[in-house]
Amino acid sequence: MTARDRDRRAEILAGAAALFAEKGVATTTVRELADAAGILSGSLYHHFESKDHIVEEIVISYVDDLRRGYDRALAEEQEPRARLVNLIRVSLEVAERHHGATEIYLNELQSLRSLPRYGTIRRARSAMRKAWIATIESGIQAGAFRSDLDPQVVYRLIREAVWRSVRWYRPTAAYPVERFASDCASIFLDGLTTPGPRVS
Amino acid sequence: MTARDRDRRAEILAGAAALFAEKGVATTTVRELADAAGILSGSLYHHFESKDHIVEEIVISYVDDLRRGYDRALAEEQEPRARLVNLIRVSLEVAERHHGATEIYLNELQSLRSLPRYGTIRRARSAMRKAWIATIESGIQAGAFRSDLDPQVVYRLIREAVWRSVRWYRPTAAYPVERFASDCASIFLDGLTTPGPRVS
DNA sequence: GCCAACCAAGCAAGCGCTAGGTTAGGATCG
DNA sequence: CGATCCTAACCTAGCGCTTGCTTGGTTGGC
Repeated sequence: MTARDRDRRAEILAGAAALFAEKGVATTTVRELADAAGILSGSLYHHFESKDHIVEEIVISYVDDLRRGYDRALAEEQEPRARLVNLIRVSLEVAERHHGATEIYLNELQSLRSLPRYGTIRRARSAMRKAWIATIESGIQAGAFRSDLDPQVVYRLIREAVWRSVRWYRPTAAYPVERFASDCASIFLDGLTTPGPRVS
Repeated sequence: MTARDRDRRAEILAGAAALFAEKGVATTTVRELADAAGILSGSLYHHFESKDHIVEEIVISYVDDLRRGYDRALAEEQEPRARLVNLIRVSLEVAERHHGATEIYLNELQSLRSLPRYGTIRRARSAMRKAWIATIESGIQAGAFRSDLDPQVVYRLIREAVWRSVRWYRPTAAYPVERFASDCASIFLDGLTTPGPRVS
């Protein structure tokens, strides 16, 4: 595989990810993928086995990146609150690098089950879930987080709110990803209510 | 239109909503819709003009119901915190009544734009957005909610977290929708951090 | 006997994918 | 160093299938 070949593949994948994210995988045709790459549909099959293999490559590269980010985030931090902030920040950063893949993963996880290498996706998904749940549970045990809420419920609410932000949030100079991440973390950790004098 | 006819239509719509939610609109065929209703695909066209009209009817009945619920929720309550709780509760209750439609609306809002009566959907969507934003902004002005967060960001985070819960939450006797709604509200209003002595 | 509800059959368009031919550019060799 | 060959990259053309939808005919309850 030459450098030129790798570039071409990456180019096709980038265009495909954007199209899949915009119109959905099923409704995007191989002819549209080829158009985006400036070739004819048949020529796609010189680079990829099938349309499904293109989808697969996009999604797996995303979940692998995300899983590695979570591992690093948890390794360099022990304190529950800081860990949660890190998980949110990494989720947003990786979503930024894999913008199209994130939408595909969010919208069409169901249909990905039929892919040949779905096991890889499932394992990464499970590992990421564990990272969130472990962080929340250890926070509860350490007394930092409330114990009256189901960790599963908390995890799912945070995950959906954060990941789905790819639909409406894009980093800008005025509102960079670091500040958005800390805002998200602050809402979930401190709440929307005005901080005032409290007696426990 | 006889009562029997209305029943048959409702039956077809219910089956279609479930299928569309499960597999996506584009990947669900009219033959599958007909199978679910126990008839042949051609017979669908006695009840509906087209596949698109079926989708449209499902989604519009959902957003109309939701918009009416929001109007009622805001009319019977003035206090910002209670208003926010009401909006969350209504969203979950209507999502329960229109389970399939909620998923369609969440997953495929983009593709709904090509529908003939999309204007109706857009107007309802805009009215609902206003209900959320007005509630959050009035809470900030009344001093009940923090003023350091963008109301748009708060709105979108809450909306996504709450609406997407149709993917994983179903009401049970052990965890009814009222308690789930109050848990959601509590996370967003009070935060995950242990309530402790605070000095303003 | 009428008409709402359904069936039987199939059409045109679009789908993913394939087979075989063309081209350009680097490697090989006398 | 020019001729020859090879191969990656692409094109041309179209196959087999599924799709949403249509048409004309059938049926059974009022």
